[in-house]
Amino acid sequence: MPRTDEAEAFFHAAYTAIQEIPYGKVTSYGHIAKLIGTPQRPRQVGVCLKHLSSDTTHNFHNGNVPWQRVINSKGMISPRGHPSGAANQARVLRGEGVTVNSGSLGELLVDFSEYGWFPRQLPSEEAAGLTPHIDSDEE
DNA sequence: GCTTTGACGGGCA
DNA sequence: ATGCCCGCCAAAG
Repeated sequence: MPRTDEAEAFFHAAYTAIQEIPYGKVTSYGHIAKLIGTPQRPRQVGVCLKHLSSDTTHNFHNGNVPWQRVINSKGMISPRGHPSGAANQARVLRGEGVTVNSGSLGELLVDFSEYGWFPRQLPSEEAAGLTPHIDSDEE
């Protein structure tokens, strides 16, 4: 878990954003970063997912956060050192009906035009009114 | 505690 | 179109 309070807030925001990704859809680390207001830290989003554990006592865990729906901007499942991880992610995505194409080197690609989920903002943010809307004199 | 790594991304050569 | 480089910053070594 994060050490600093700031990091913890980031983790929380990232996990929450990822939970908004609909079943059978995918988005990129970069987009999640943008959604939570830190467009310059897509890597940190990856760090958050890396830290997801199977410990269901924790507020966020891999059964709670659809980690598999987050891929890189090229539309491919990021290889993390050990290939089995990406292979597993591909398997889970296929289980959601997502077509994952195999590249020459075994890279797993997803077609954003088909499965991409890139809303301007999170539905939860709109609902929470976190996004300021024009309500009287300002524009 | 300091250095290197890394589930990224965009820009430039 | 491919590939290298740099920025970011928490974790791991």
